[in-house]
Amino acid sequence: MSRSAASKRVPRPAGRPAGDAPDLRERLLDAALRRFSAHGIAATSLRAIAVEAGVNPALVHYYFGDKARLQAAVVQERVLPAVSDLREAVAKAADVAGLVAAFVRGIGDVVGQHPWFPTLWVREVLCEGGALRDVLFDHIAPQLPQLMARRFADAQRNGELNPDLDPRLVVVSLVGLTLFPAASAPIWRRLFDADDIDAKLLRDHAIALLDRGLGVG
Amino acid sequence: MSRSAASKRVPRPAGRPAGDAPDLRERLLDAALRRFSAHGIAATSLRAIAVEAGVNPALVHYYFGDKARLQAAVVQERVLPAVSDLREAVAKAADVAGLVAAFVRGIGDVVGQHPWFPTLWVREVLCEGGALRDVLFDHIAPQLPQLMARRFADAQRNGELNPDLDPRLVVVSLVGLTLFPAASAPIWRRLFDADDIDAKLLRDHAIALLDRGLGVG
Amino acid sequence: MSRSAASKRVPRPAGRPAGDAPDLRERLLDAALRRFSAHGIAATSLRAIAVEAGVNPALVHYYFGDKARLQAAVVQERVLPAVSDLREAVAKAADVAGLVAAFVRGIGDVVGQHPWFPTLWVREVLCEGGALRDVLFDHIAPQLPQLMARRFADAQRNGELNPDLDPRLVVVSLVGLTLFPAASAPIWRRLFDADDIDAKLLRDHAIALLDRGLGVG
Amino acid sequence: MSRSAASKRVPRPAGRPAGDAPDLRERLLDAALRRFSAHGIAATSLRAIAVEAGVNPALVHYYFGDKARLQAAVVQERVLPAVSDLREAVAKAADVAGLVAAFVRGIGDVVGQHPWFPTLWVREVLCEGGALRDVLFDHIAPQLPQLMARRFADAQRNGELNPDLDPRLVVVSLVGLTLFPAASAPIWRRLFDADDIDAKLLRDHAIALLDRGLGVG
DNA sequence: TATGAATGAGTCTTCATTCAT
DNA sequence: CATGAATGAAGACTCATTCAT
Repeated sequence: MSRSAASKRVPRPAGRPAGDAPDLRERLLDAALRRFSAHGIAATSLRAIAVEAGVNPALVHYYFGDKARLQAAVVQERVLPAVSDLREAVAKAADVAGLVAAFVRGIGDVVGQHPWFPTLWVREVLCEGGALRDVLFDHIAPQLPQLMARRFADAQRNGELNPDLDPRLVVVSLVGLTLFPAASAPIWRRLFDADDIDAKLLRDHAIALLDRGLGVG
Repeated sequence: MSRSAASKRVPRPAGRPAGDAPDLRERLLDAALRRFSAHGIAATSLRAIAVEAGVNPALVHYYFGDKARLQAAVVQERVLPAVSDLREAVAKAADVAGLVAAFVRGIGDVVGQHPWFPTLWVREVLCEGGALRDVLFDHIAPQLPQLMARRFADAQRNGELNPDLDPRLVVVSLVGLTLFPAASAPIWRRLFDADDIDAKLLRDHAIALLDRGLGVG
Repeated sequence: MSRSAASKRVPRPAGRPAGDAPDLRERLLDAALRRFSAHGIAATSLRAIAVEAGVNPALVHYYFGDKARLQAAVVQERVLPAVSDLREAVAKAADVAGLVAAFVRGIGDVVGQHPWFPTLWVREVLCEGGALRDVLFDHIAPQLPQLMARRFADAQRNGELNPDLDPRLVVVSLVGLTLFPAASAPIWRRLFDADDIDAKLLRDHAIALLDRGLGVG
Repeated sequence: MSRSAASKRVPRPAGRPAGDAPDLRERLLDAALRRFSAHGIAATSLRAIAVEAGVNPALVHYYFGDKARLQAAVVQERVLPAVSDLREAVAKAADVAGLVAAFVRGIGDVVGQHPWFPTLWVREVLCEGGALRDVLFDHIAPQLPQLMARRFADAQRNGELNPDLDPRLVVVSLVGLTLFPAASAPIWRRLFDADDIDAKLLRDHAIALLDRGLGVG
């Protein structure tokens, strides 16, 4: 699939003064994210991104040089910043309920601001064989999921968490009740004729289920 | 020049005596499923499937005629049968707890028997832009997810289900706590160094979380 | 997997200054015509055209996008212009003898300027199953052959044409005595060792035969 | 196009008793001729012939071994016999008028019995690059066309033929007024809405035109 | 005698990538 | 900065051909 990512100059039109019209590079990243999210990274050709952005296919090369480097740019400049907001929100949380609430709201915020995020993350990071799998291990791992798992483990020792649960799986469950529903929203919206379910309802549902489900009762 | 659009024969080496070595068609379907699951349908070339099965790429055409028809065969002969087991298990359930247990166990069984299932389903059916999205609407929809949603709605009216939850989202949550964890298992196993978490533990965790989370308590 | 059926751009290197080397697009059309004429359209692969033009097979796609569109370009930019010269010559003719002479000379001129024309026309337009059959009906029909048939019919009513002849078949006969001999020239030249028969002799023969043959005597 | 015609056994199901149902070999030749005539030899795959005959593609190989040898069989067993009838008819003719009449009628008979003949002959023998071009030189040449040309030359010396004509081109003209109209009949029938023109009318037209056209007047 | 299975080569087409301008 | 031109590699698919049965 991916060609050899030989070293090469990556022209950076850096000199733009702030306040300029959104530059081409940004538009290309936006276009790439829309296609990556809607069709999957593997199924997205550079040509398709160029068409989406309304530019010449060679331009994508000119800016990013390579599909691999375009992906890297997308990750660095779009995906990781989106995750970092979430991380900050979660880091502040004190107890289990706060952590859950922070995560659920945090995901809600990320999804609200970056509609491409949930599908991209679920398909390309969390599913086996995803193109961005390494992002999780290389950039996110210890700071977010493992931090959360430790928090839940601590809480469980303190009797704040249902002892029948596995703290690590609680993290997985959180994702399965927030990011996964967001990623599959177009499907279940159509399936259940559920256009009435908005972000708030989704959030409340997750919190309601989790608050009881995790609690020591 | 003129391509005769004659109807394609789908050679079915039907006459094989039972007990024979697994026939080539089956091996091709297996190979296709492995690649589809591990790399995504869009990223899987017929060549890759052929190599995986140890045969000539033209043979895939000989058996299935077409990438679209190969996909259709995979769906008809592998994916739908896997789902139908689940449907039967769920149909028998009486109350909410029974339904939840049946679904969780059913998913567990499917995953146990068909390791390719969760990743394939999450990526290609549930995520937007998946290649098998239509399978859900064309073959599964009313019988499984909508049946379950109705059951939960009934249960909620009878006071058996937390009134803060949305019955439709409960279905989504069930998937998010069973199929999604299974699909992302390789990731979180590596992330949390969690090779100790086996199918049973996973199931118990899901049931523990759901039993409390859904209950009117 | 998903083929974006985006409209194909047809790169037209229009900005070339006049007097430049014949541009590549023209060279490709020339190469296509040579192969189409010499081997038949159905037997001509894009690869063969590319080789004939001394370029990469993918370039043919770059310029024409498609075998069908290459064919269409050949028709629009080469075949129809060739026919239109003939049409103009014929339109000016006054009486039967003039019409015959104009047609015979017209065909002679077309063949002289476009050596590929007769074989291509006979094989791909006039023979059943030819690849360009529709060209006749879509672009030529009423203006040339049917016009001529009407002229002959009128002449016959005026006693200028042998009443034993069918005006429509006279048109066919004209083609059979001009274009067909030109298309089969390589064969009968070799067969009869007839390199001495040049365009002029051919024309005079046809006119001699027709002038008497059509005349009312 | 044509592969190497390496030597190979050609199984001949020779033992069939006369009076049997038309044997498979004959049906295959028929099917081949229909496709060859309707779509051109180059555009006809063995698969298409097999489909046309309602048999397995491998069977065509079994009987003829090779596309080249299938072609050879078609020529030997179908095309040459058709021409030989014509040759005999022509050989008997005495004077110019008799020769012309015999040829015109002979072609008419051949076309009547073998509808595939004219298109096949015009496209594959007479047009440059035709697949059967060599047949003319290898099997027909001296006995039919050159014989006719000699006869016309003799006649011209005797004052029986318009001295402005070329005897060799008279042969070409004969073909252009008989076989060519027959080969292009589907086209001009549709073009001129000429379903009323039958074989007899066609023949009479050709003879009328030729008798006057060739005459010394 | 006949055929299903299997394959290598070839065709059309798309894609990522390079280069000159 | 940006793009049109050009190409090699790969993908889907077809075809002639072989072989075991």
